[in-house]
Amino acid sequence: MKVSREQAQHNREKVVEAAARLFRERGIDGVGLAELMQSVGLTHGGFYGQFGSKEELVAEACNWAFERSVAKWKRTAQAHPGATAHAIADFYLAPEHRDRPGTGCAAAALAGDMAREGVHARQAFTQGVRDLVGVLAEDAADAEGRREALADFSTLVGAIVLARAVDDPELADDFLRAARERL
Amino acid sequence: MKVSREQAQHNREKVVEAAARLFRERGIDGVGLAELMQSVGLTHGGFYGQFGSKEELVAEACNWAFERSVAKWKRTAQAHPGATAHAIADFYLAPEHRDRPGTGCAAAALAGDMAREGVHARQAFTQGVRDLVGVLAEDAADAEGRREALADFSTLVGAIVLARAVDDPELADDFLRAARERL
DNA sequence: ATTATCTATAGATCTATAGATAATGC
DNA sequence: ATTATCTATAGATCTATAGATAATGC
Repeated sequence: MKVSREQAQHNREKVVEAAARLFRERGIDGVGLAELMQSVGLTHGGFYGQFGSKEELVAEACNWAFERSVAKWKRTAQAHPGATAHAIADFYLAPEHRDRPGTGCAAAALAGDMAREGVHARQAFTQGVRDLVGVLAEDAADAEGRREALADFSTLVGAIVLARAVDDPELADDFLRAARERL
Repeated sequence: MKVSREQAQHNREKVVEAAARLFRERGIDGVGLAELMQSVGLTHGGFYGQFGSKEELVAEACNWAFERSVAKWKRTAQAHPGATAHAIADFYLAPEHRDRPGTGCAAAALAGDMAREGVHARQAFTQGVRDLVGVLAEDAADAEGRREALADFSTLVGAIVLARAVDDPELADDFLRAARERL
């Protein structure tokens, strides 16, 4: 039953990774710890050997998901200097992103849930949002550049959240297209 | 125990009204039927005499909340012809709206939950979104006017959703201000 | 000896249903 | 007689904990 420390650490990371995907796909309340642990081949009793509570895992999964997004956004920013927002919008506002929340932006997938989470999870979420906005602002030191980044970020998140929520694929596409043209 | 038909109808409306508030405040999964019924002075067993399922109530509460928003948006549009988006942004992106989701925009409060709801609830949500976008478009018959309305709506919803999700009141205010300046 | 994981369970939810009750509406 | 609402409960969750087990790490 027991495994090596190395394997235990690996298992822990797999739990965080699975949580990051499942929470984004089905919401935080939509994923039980039993199912989560089973998805990585463990039993639910083992959860509390690795994490203090579900909320602690939410915070870790949040960090994990945002780190990936931030890395992708930074690569995009470096590849398109001066046109960062436009380049990010190209993949962010795509139907593929809308249809795959599990591997997509945590800000869009979890914002609704976060308003009702505990302080640890919200702090992790807030830091992730800050980091993404920072990439959008492209090291702009002026207040105007930051305001533009905040407004751009609102448009990105709003469009994808609405595109996922509405029942009509055409209306969903319209939201993505309209937001892309604005950016 | 039994009440008049008139009173029963009145009770039903009170349930829908309470649901519209509680779902927006705490999320759909965050409100149990027992607590909901208790909040209007009834017991949970009586719920199924009035509604076929929780999802049916979600759809009705959605309609109820959107109708109120649409009426408010239309009044604003009539009072500010030619500057509708700006006038709506003035109250929509205010801290009071951010801090009172229970009486605020259903699109912003429920978008995250809606992606995982059943077809009836999502159809009600989609119609509400359509109606609000229609007010923003100000009877614009051209495609460009509708695209502007869709992008404006994305910015409005994204800003308020993010302002509610982040843990830092200053960052939350910044989102509201940045989006207001854009509109 | 330590510990990562297991099985089992406590206690608190949740939605939905069954059958009883008592007041309305005929 | 009808029916709006009640009490009670079924059955399925959920998070968290207790104690057992068996392999690692000393």
